Amino acid sequence: MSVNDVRVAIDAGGQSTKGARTRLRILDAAARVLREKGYAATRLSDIAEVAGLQTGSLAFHFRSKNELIDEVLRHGMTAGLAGVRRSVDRLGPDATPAVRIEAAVHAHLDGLAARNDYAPAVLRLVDQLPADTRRRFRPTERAYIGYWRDLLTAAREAGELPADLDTALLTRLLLGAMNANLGRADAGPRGRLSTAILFMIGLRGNGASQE
Amino acid sequence: MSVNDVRVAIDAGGQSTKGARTRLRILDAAARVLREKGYAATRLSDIAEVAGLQTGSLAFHFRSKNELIDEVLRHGMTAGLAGVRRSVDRLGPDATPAVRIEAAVHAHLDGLAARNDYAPAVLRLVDQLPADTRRRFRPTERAYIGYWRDLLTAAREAGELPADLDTALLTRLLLGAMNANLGRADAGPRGRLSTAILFMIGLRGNGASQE
DNA sequence: GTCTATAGTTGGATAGAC
DNA sequence: GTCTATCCAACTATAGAC
Repeated sequence: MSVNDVRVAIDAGGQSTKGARTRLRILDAAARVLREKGYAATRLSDIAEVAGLQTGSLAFHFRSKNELIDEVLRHGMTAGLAGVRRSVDRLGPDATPAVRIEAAVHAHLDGLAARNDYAPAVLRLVDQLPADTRRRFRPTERAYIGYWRDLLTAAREAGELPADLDTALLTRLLLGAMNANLGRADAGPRGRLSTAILFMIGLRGNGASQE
Repeated sequence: MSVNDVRVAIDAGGQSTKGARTRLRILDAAARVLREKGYAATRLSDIAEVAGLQTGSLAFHFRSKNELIDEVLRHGMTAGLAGVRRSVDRLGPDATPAVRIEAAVHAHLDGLAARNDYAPAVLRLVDQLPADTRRRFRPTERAYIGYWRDLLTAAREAGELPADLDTALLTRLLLGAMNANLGRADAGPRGRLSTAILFMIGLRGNGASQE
């Protein structure tokens, strides 16, 4: 259920050679350090230490620091969208748009929870990336945003949200509100946070505490 | 009205010696570069270039890179709170809490507008700062958040927001939603964005477009 | 595959002329 | 006050032993 669970599926091949396992250990270490320190403040030596290797040894698995960070980003974004999509799909085809959104909100907040590293790392890194890296990941970012906008649009078309709603705008506000809880997704009862979020976007049919 | 207007008031003394003016030019240049590139990617040489000086000359005005950045942060945060507070105070003592919040939202979004540099720079930098710098600015950050929470609490006590509202939580979500518009505060009609924001926090008495 | 050791860069700090 | 020139620390990348 956690974002990290898809890790193996993403790793090319999925063999468990020693090299492949070390590679994953390095990626996990990188995600953790990047999440804690941010892009520039992360030294290869920090990552190596967490992974239990010497700094120079990283080069055997990743050509450069940027290549390693790229991999963390790619992994985090792909896993994030996959996690949300999985939660929504699990509901089956008969679920109403509002229920789908609720599931998506839960999944997104879960991805931001303290125990995960990849999604928080991605979120922290986006605004710190060199321009070219940032550009390379724009499409993936847009795909994520687009998925949410489609959820909202479907709700609007089902009459669960106002007909004149600007779904692009509300998507941005919604993601902004959710991401403001980075590192706190576990603080306080889960239900309260997601209830507040759903309330904010106008879905207050489920007994929202504010109405 | 813009955040930058308080600059002179903040500069110690307010004299207009040549040195003081150059100092301000450097600060403005720093805010602009920091806003565009972020913390670590900003080189002193970039700032110097924008300010029209040689890199070495910066040292005469600021002891170190960190001191310069500190000043930009201090300036940005102080001016940001001052701008919001001013907009609210201008309403006079008879304004209802809801109207005050509306004014605050306008002021906050205005601070994030494309033409300003300090507030966007601050916003981009907070998550990139070295731990000690970050710690030093926590109190100022809390003061800003606290001001907003007080606004929401007053509205709750006036019966304009639900009595069981968690104002701390909603403050976080509100700021998150607003800040997600960094660099876009001018995109589209101002009214639409702030209307959506006010709607989200449950203030929809003013003819919000979604109701 | 992983280690140690080193080469190469980058960029902030500093000194001293003008 | 501002410039040029230099120093120095930090960190990535690379080479070669084991």
